[in-house]
Amino acid sequence: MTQAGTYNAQNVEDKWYQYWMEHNYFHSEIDDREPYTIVIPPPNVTGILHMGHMLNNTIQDVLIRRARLKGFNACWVPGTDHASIATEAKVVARLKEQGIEKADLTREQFLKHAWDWTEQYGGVILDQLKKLGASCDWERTKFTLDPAMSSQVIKSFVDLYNKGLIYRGYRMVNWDPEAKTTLSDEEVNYVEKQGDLFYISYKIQGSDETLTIATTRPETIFGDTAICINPEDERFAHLKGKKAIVPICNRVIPIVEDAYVDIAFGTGCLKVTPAHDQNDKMLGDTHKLEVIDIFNEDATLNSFGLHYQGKDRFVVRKEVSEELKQMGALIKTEQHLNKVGTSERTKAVIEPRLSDQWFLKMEDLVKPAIKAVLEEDDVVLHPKKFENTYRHWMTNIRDWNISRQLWWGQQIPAYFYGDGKEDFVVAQTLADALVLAKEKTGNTSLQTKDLRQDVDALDTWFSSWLWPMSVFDGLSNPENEEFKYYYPTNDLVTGPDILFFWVARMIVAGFEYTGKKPFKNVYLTGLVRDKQRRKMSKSLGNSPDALKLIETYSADGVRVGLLLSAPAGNDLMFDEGLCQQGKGFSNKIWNAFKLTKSWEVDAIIPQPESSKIAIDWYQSRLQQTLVEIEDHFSKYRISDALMASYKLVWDDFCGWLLEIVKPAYQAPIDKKTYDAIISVFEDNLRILHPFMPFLTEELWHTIAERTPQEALIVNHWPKTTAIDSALLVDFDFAAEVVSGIRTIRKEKNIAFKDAISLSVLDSEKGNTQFDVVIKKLGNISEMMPVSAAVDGALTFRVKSNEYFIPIEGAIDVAEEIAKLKEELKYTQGFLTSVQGKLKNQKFVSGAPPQVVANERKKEADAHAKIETIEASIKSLS
RNA sequence: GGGCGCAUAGCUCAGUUGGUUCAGAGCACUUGGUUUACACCCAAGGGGUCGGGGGUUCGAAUCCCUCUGCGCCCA
Repeated sequence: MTQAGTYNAQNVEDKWYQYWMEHNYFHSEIDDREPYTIVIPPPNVTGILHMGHMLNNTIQDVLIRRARLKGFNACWVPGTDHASIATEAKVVARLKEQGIEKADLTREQFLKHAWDWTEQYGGVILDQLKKLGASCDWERTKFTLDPAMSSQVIKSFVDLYNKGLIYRGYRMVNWDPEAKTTLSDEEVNYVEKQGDLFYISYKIQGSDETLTIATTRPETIFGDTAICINPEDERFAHLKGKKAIVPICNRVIPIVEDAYVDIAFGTGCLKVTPAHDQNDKMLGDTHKLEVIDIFNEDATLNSFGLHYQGKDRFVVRKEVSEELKQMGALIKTEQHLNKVGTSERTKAVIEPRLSDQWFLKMEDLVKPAIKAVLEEDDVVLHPKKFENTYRHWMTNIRDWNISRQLWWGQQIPAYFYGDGKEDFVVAQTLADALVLAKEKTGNTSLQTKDLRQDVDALDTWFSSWLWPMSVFDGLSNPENEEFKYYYPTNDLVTGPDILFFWVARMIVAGFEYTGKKPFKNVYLTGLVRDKQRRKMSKSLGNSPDALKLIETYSADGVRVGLLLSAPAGNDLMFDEGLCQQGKGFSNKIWNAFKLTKSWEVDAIIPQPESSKIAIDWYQSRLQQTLVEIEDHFSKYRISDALMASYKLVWDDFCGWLLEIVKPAYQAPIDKKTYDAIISVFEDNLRILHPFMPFLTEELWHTIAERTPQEALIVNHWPKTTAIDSALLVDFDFAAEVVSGIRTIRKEKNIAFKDAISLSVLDSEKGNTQFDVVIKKLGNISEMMPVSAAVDGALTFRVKSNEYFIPIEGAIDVAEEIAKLKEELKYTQGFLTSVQGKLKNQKFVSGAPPQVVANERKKEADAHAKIETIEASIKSLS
């Protein structure tokens, strides 16, 4: 239901988005203007819009729209990524519902299903962004698996391989047994879990003696290849050089010594399973231990698990501990809290696993990226505090495992021609590979069918780290005009949770391939949390439906709501009330417009003095706010920029200016004032447009008939003019007087419609040009200067000026005196503290002259005020 | 366990190199208001020993130390 006086956003928003699209304002082509470019952090192609996206993309849209208004050639490139693990997991799950196992499909068949899925759900999120008002250049939409994008990924793999930066290594990796793939360290979450610490005794070979180890993973005893003790540990000195026997499998293993063992933890004896623990692997390497892998890829035990073969690791943990107990080898168990690595995607417990993987050497690659951010400010992180985090990661960088045991993604362009570890070549295409393979082997009879491409795919980040370049075809064709024009991009807006995954790597790739940064500024937003500070998540169900919010509060309202609560780099405690506030703001502006439209304009009547001075003041106020806004934007303090605009329009424009120029009921307004109001209203809309694009465009076209070229979206930012700061100061003084009058009216229950007279004891001798404004807003019948206190009147003071409002009937003298005495006491106290400072020789000589002068001014002002108050008290007594 | 960061009004946060405007903003709260743009409004108001303690200084929310409580990253 639309009520009079309420702004109805729904139709308006759809209408203008369509209008913008029709006139192609979002599209950017090379021209002679300076470019301003943003590439979107590509969301998961099958994802849906959540609060994080809304915040993120609202900020990007604000930046892009402002750049457009400021005359830049603004280009915002949208797109999605293929999110290999998440998407493949979804596809596998759907196939399972249909009774199809991934293992029963060929790669091609599986990929067909994945593409079907992508086509069905893909891009939904981009349509949702349109609802939010995102002014992306949709003609440039990219997907990380587009052929042109993929070929750049493959090209860079080949290139880095040829530079000797990519290598194949047998390493311990984080294995997700559910997804059956490797995860990077960053994709592993450590969660605290209550587990057991098992104390197990091992026999010493050739004696009746035993030793006891403590372990959280008894099922891994099948992979034990040593017992390790600390060489300093007196308790076990006699065991040096002896051998132990692993229970159940009865393997004889050496007892080795290493300072790594913590004497205080458990029993001081450590069982070593090099195939299944990172630290044990290290011990294994040092002591040249045998490596026994006891797991299948789904974390069931293999034949080394003997009678447990084929059973899951957690089942085996239970059963082995039971068997050990039966045979008397389990001494005891203790409760033990430890951190367990789990998969970010599948939540499965990570199994450390040794396997062949592809790695990218990072040590040299990161050097320019470290320099650019930490030494040269070539790339600037906002807020700055993230530099420490960045430094820590970049200086402790490890090689990047870029292979994933998945099909959904770019297949690794390594082609094997034999069974040896080094029997492969790396090439862009199969044909190229054949040539290389012939060269490498000297076997000219090799054919393409003799080559087997590596079955694994590349990490999704290995696509998206090229994003700012690849969207402009910068790797395939580095000399193309668009790449040269739009790259490096200007700003990147993303969450701090992917500072390493993505941002840092893009900087690395940028320098490696272009010698230039990929973007100038990185604005890291906070994470969106609920009021209880919990992260928004599907499982908690605490994430509001984004589209529903837009429906309820309008896109403008949601944008404002999100931004109001999003100071740079701080997490955002989301509360629907904020959207309500945003919607309320839309309504306020809408009504301000309605008011101006309701006025009848009279070209003959002269402009009232109060209107003239108020408009002059507002123009200065607006200019002052522009400076503030500029400063906030330069520091990426978007919420502060919005708040400054909000206060300008709500308080200064609606609260003061409109009230001052408002004609009497049903009286016309003079043309001069009307035109000026419309003109400043237009400036308001220009300032607000980036935050509230729909409402502002609607009003812009309601104010006047505009051609498509004159649309607000492609209009210009307000022009800068001089600020009359004296006017601003004088106005503030007048506003205080008005406020004083209102207070008295409220305290004494004097209705506004009853005009009152005001006498002024003017000690300030300030400018009186705003007296007309005071008269109008205070409903003052006459304003009279007096040279002495007025008896029998209500009073208030602004600085050292005193104001008197005579009223009918008796005033409560005692109450007035009490009030004055209160004020006097405060002022005297203030004076004492100021004089205290001034009496202090060290202060007078030590502090800057400016500060001392200020204190002297405070002293003088206080003296003047005290005199005024004392005079009043005297006149009342 | 190591590193980084935070603690200011009921809530979310500003507070630039210690010194005008230093104790602020928005929301929330209290009180009053049908002055026809807006009750999604207007006006007035209350509210903080700037986490505790110590120090440097003429002067500390701001610098140093320490304690407490939180957050993030890494192992």
